[in-house]
Amino acid sequence: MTTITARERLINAAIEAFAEKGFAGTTTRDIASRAGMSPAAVYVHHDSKESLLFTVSVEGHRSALEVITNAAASSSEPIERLRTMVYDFSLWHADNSRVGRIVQYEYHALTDEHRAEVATYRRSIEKTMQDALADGVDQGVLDVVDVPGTAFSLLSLGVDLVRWFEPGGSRSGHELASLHADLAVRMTLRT
Amino acid sequence: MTTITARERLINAAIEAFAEKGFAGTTTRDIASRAGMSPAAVYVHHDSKESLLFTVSVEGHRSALEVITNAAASSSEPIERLRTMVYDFSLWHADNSRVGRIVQYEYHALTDEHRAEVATYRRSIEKTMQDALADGVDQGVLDVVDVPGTAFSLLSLGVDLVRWFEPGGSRSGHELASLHADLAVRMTLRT
DNA sequence: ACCCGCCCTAAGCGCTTGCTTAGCATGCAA
DNA sequence: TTGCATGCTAAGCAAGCGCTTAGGGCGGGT
Repeated sequence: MTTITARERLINAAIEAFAEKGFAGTTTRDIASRAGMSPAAVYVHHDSKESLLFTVSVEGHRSALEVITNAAASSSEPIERLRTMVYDFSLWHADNSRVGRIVQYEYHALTDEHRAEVATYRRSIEKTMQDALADGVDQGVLDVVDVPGTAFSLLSLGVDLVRWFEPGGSRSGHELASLHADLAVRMTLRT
Repeated sequence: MTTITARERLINAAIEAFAEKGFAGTTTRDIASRAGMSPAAVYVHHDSKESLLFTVSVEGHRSALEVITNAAASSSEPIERLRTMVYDFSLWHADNSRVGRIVQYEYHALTDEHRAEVATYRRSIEKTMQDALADGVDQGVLDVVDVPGTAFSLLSLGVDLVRWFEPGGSRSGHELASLHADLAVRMTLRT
């Protein structure tokens, strides 16, 4: 049996609130009441509103990086690997659209130090995709003129899901991930 | 000689502020001081902070719709037309990244009535892209399995630019628009 | 019975928020 | 000179903000 601590309840409340109203639009009183606590309880378990955001952002970045890293290691065959990377990255953004929205849209609300720390995760994600494309070109399977630009565009497909995706909508995360994976192959396959 | 009215100066100040700090993170005092006026001056020319956002959002949506509509009418040859549509739509988002950020990320901050009004522009943009793909399929030039999903993905490439694009960065808007146009053709061309 | 340590809250502090009110300066018509 | 509309500001109001302080309630060890 897993016990959810008060600290974790506050983090989950912050995820809901930040995703719904943005960091600046969320009050600490809102977070506390979503967690069923008084306003002061926030400060028993967390240093500040911004440190709550940082906690959510770091864990979100770490999780997304883990997903794409595992996908990159799943195969050395360029097409199958690319398909898995795009599929898993897009699916992650659909399955975690609230955390993803905070990761992407509240990045600027972090302090300079915290933003710099989180930026290392972002560079790793981009590099993982670039390396997969470059290796596919080296193997003679893919044809990619602009590797950094194409890598960024493939990631954009997944990232942009968090702008509008809602669970229970007309399209499932798996459908969208599958579409993105198909498009990714067409964008890069040597003909 | 064009004269910039006080009302327009406030709108330009609001664009800067909303793009930089978000709607909730912007104060009316900040808008006023960027326009070189006292806090009360905002309310001489505009009803409320939200009505300023609505003004910016409507004009931004209208402009983006105009760009993609003109591009759709520029040719009846599917490939050339698709290339122009994706190019112009992405270039608009690069050239207007601050307004674009407000259009995309502050959509939820509008009142229900204002959001509904702006939603009609969004549907028109999506429909314009879908119609262009469907016509290309009918003409036997394009091969698109999922027309709505692919249309959305093509628009996502442009929209996602506003998340990170800054004028004067390492890549110009034209370079990125050109990349997106190339990728769009590869995604949809019949082989 | 007693006390300690852990969680939590009631109350509130100093400040900022969106917006209003009352009034002043300027320019133009008569 | 007078009258008046226009375009702006100084001052401030009620409400809400992030965060702090002081202390209450309660379970477990002795």
